[in-house]
Amino acid sequence: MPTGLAYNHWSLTSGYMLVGGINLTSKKEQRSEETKHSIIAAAEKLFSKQGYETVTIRQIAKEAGCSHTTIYIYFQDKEALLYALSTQPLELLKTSMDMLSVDAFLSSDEKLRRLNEQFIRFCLDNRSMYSIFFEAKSARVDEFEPELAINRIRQHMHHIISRLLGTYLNVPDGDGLLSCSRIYFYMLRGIVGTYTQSEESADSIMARLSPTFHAAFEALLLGFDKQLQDRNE
Amino acid sequence: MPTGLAYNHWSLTSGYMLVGGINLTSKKEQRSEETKHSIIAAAEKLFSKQGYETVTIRQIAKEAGCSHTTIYIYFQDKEALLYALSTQPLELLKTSMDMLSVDAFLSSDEKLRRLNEQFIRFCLDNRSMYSIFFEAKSARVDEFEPELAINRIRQHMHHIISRLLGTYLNVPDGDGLLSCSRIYFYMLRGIVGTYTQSEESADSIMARLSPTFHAAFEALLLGFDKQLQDRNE
Amino acid sequence: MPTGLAYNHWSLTSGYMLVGGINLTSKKEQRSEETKHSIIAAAEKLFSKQGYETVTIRQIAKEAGCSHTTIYIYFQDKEALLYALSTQPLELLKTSMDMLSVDAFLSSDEKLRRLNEQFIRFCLDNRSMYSIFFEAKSARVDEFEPELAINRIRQHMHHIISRLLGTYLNVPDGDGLLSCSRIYFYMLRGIVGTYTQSEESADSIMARLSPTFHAAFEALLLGFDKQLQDRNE
Amino acid sequence: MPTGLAYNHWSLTSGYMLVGGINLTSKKEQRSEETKHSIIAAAEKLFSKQGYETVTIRQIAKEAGCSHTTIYIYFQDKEALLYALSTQPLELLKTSMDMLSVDAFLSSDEKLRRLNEQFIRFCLDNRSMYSIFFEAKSARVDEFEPELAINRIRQHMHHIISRLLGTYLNVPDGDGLLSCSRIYFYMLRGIVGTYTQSEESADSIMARLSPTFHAAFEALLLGFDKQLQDRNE
DNA sequence: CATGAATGAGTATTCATTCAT
DNA sequence: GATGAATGAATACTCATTCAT
Repeated sequence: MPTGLAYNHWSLTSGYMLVGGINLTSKKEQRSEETKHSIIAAAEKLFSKQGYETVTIRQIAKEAGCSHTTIYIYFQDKEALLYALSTQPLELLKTSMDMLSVDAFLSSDEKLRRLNEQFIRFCLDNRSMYSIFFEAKSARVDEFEPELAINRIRQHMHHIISRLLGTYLNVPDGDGLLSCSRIYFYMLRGIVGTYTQSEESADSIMARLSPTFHAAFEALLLGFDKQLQDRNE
Repeated sequence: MPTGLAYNHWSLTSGYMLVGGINLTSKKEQRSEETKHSIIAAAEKLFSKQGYETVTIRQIAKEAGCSHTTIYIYFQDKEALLYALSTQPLELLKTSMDMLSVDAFLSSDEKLRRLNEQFIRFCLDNRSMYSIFFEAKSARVDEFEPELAINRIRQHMHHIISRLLGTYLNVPDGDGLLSCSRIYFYMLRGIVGTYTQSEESADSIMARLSPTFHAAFEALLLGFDKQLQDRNE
Repeated sequence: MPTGLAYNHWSLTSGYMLVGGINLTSKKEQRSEETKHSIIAAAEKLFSKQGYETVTIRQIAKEAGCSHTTIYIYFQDKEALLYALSTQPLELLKTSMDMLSVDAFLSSDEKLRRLNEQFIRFCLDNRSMYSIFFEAKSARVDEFEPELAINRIRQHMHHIISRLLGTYLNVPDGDGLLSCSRIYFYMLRGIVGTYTQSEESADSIMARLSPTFHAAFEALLLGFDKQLQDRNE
Repeated sequence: MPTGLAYNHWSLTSGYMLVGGINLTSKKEQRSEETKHSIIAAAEKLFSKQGYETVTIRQIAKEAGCSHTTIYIYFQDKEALLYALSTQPLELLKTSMDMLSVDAFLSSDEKLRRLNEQFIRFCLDNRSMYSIFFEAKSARVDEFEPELAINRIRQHMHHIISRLLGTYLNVPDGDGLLSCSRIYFYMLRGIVGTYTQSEESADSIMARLSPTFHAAFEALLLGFDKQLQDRNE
């Protein structure tokens, strides 16, 4: 079951360059795009592996096969690069989650199941996302506009999960539901955090462990159910 | 409420130096120990607050009230200090978990409950532990001796949890149990990861959220139970 | 009020391109000239405002409305631009001073008065000139041709002033006159140096302080006179 | 006629280290002082020659014969070095001028004469002072405390000169006097600016030109006198 | 044992300049 | 002629670490 997320954001952005099969971009522009792409790819890779702080601009440049100064042609500074990296994937994730959450043909537990998978895959595909999403690295995160992308989606996701859980468990908003969605988030974070740092490919991880992930959330849902029953008796 | 862990390991370690009331250490040695102690205490405090990377040797020295060069008398480098710092707490944690796991008067679910709490508190009290324990920071981790301490205890903990879960769920070793203990670990990691980076004090977090943490593991155990029942029917 | 200097040298230089009403320059050449002009204008503006060092090539390009690489088509490097900028104004200043000095209808003190004003205005209008004129910025000044323009005019100006002072004071060439013209130069430099770095506009400065400037030189001349009288008594 | 200023501020500061002929400083401290001194000397030399902005920390380090990082042991940053350089000499100058201005045995024109010479020598001995004193290089100058040293003394000097001129010319405070003291300052600045950038030694300059400097101010004073007489007639 | 002095390698960032088109 | 892409050298500043005492 594909998650349907276009994780490689370039496949999308490059789209406008092709009009009726005719490539309107000059060679220059194309090379420029390639360079930018390679910088993004390099940064993505390194941020994921080592974390934002410890990666140096020069490392990124080396990995991208360009001079470190070139990076500054495309991105104002290191932080801008981080946010350029994260904004689009996050928006895509959000869109995808929104679409999922309003799907009329799916039950709420099916929705949760897919949401889990989507989110896990997303984090494994964009491993630098983990620190951005969960660890809110830099000061800017709490001060400027880019933060919004992250915070907005984080809260949005909490909201969606909370709503789906409420529907599934058939409980109204309140402390009980808040607690459940918090726990649900712990699990997501625990899973993603565990594998985000491994060298294993996303595909391999999913192939090997998606039943475990599935079981994890199933257990949680069953557990929540049981807790509610016990409380009501 | 038995966290039972003596986090200040010096209170313990200094003990052996007194044998039958006779102080075997010279004054010099004592002062030396004090210096080492103050360095460790300072590093512990700062690493916990700011994280390993951002703390500087000079900061530690200042906090410890000695020259930065003195630190190199006792520890080969900054990383060695980190590991010196972590080894003992980890051993204490291990000991404590071991004692817990063999306690004849506790049920396995009570043991799990206490283990959760112990571990969470431990990580919140030693926040630099999180990255050491879960993220295996530096290359050294995979190369030198200190790694052992961490890996040993990590595996050991898996083992204990696995055993306790097996007893509690009444299932033999095997894939099912492995999956359950993995999931259990995800939850631990998710919780610890979430709060390890916050500014809130361990006490405050525990006061505010320990019921949630408790509910999380309870839900899991209930869920595991249900999954087993369903599978057997 | 005859400052009489055409600071915009392009109004003059473009003149020669029209011979007998026939435009000998092609459209291309014309556009090229325009670009060059806009670069010079931009550089002039920015150097005057911010000083040579802090202005960047890209700033100039932006101000000139062209690419930064274009600048290198017209000028070998940033310094060459500075000298290209300064040579012509300096020549104009020289010409203007020459014309003034040979004017048959003006008394020598009137000539000095106008010369002061011309020179002060010139420096305030071309503030980057100050450092070029008085401080002989770069090594190149002592190595290449452009220096000549500056040194030549500097000496020329000394010469003119010396001559005018000699006439005015009615003394022959010699140490006394040299000393007087040096002192005269100190005053010029002191005035120009004081205001060349201020943000105030040339017009505003002149409006506010030209009586002071006038008084300064008047005092000097009166003082020189008195000194000579005293010496002769 | 010695100006009485201890331009080498080290001769003063080192004073306290000798108590009754016994050198209380350890070798370490001594070497430290030497290093600091060499850094100051190097910075002084280079700032004077090239100006603050264009001198690099590494240049200073090279000139001082130490690593560039050593500079940061003694001075917080480049700017701190500039101010460390300037504060003491400025204070000494101020003290010296104050003492001069209250001297009961000197006439006001004699005071002015000595003040000129003192100030000129001071600027020639501390050539980086010129830009600090007259050009107020960095932003900090207008924002933070160090500025005070410079502004305070600048204004103080204006004040002293104004007062002495008022006494000498026998005119009350007012526009006339303001104009005169401004002009007086132009001359000071012109002289100092002219020779501050030359390679010639202060001694040589003074030997060669102090009569000219003297003549310059004498001419000004005579001129001011004459202007006042003319105005009163 | 302890320390102040000193340093080399490294950080993000900027800028004048060149190259390929 | 004109330009966007790319770069090497340089900038101030930091930090873990070593050396001499």
